[in-house]
Amino acid sequence: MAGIIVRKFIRPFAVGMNLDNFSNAPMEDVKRFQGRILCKYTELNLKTTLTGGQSFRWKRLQTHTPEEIFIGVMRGCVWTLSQNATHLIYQVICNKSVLKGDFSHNALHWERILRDYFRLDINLEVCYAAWKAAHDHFKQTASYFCAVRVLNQELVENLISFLCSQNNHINRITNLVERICADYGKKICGYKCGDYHAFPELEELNVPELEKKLRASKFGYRASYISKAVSMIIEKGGTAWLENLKQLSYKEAKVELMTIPGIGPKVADCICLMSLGHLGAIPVDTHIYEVASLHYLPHLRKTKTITSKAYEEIGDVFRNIYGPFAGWAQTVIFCAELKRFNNKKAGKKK
DNA sequence: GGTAGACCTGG
DNA sequence: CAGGTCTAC
Repeated sequence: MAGIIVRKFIRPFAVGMNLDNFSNAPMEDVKRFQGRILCKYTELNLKTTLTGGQSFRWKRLQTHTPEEIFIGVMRGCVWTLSQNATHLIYQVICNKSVLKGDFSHNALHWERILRDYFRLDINLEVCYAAWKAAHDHFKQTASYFCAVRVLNQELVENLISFLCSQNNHINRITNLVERICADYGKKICGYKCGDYHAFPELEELNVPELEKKLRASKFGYRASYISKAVSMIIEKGGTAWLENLKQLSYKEAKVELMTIPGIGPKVADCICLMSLGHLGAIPVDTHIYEVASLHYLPHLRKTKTITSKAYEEIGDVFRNIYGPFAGWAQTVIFCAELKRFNNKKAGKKK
């Protein structure tokens, strides 16, 4: 029965979440639900999945217990998530004005959102077994990074977030995303000293002198990408145009995305993988390039930079080895490599 | 077609 | 230098 972790303290619901902590909004406009859905540790590693650099909106909640609770904003609501051996445990706080009146939901509704967000219809244990058999590198290193899932994220949020990601650390990306939400998104509720905001919709970002404002907020050269991207998407048809990308093939969607300023092959693949459901998309960044040149395509070792030819080659190799869910395998490999990388850095400091 | 350099900011 | 992209040779 390998993989099953026995915990001493199994709680039915997340602790540390006191409703009193949520204030700053008229009570009749804010509702809270809580519940749990069946989900084993082997199907979901909450920590790595939420804070491994896919989404920049989740934080570990500080509690007095060893239990890990994460808080974040997803689908316009504030969520707290934790897990035990058998269940994913949630609390959701929603705001009437943010959800635009669509406000009378039952547990089934919230469960459906969670299942969709974590794509729980995909059986990870089966995937891991196949990936281990497919390549020794996965078996030797990545397979120890258990149950990392690819989140199904909102399009606009994902697109803007990864425009911020270039040449940046996860920490600063998180700060920038937080900033854009606080400045342009609707407030959902307050929590202790901070407020939680939904990610702004496209129209909410369509303000005069957006670039100037973002530069003032320390977005650096990404400010012009974001502002140009927002205007261009609106010009092309806005949210409807974006949503329509879901109807296209992977290649077609990627080409369309890359017409937007600031979106190159890597960011386009992030969007394809995490928001368009193209689960074979392989975002090739510096870390994946490093892994690829070491374990998959040795001839890449002689060149330092990622050429577009090498980029294509790496994606194809991963898809050949890992199949239609290659993007998922890539994410596991990425998380393992990121950890290795950070450990190496920490070691150097001493 | 392929490769340097610039680009904002913060640690 | 950091989960890149764009521009100019």
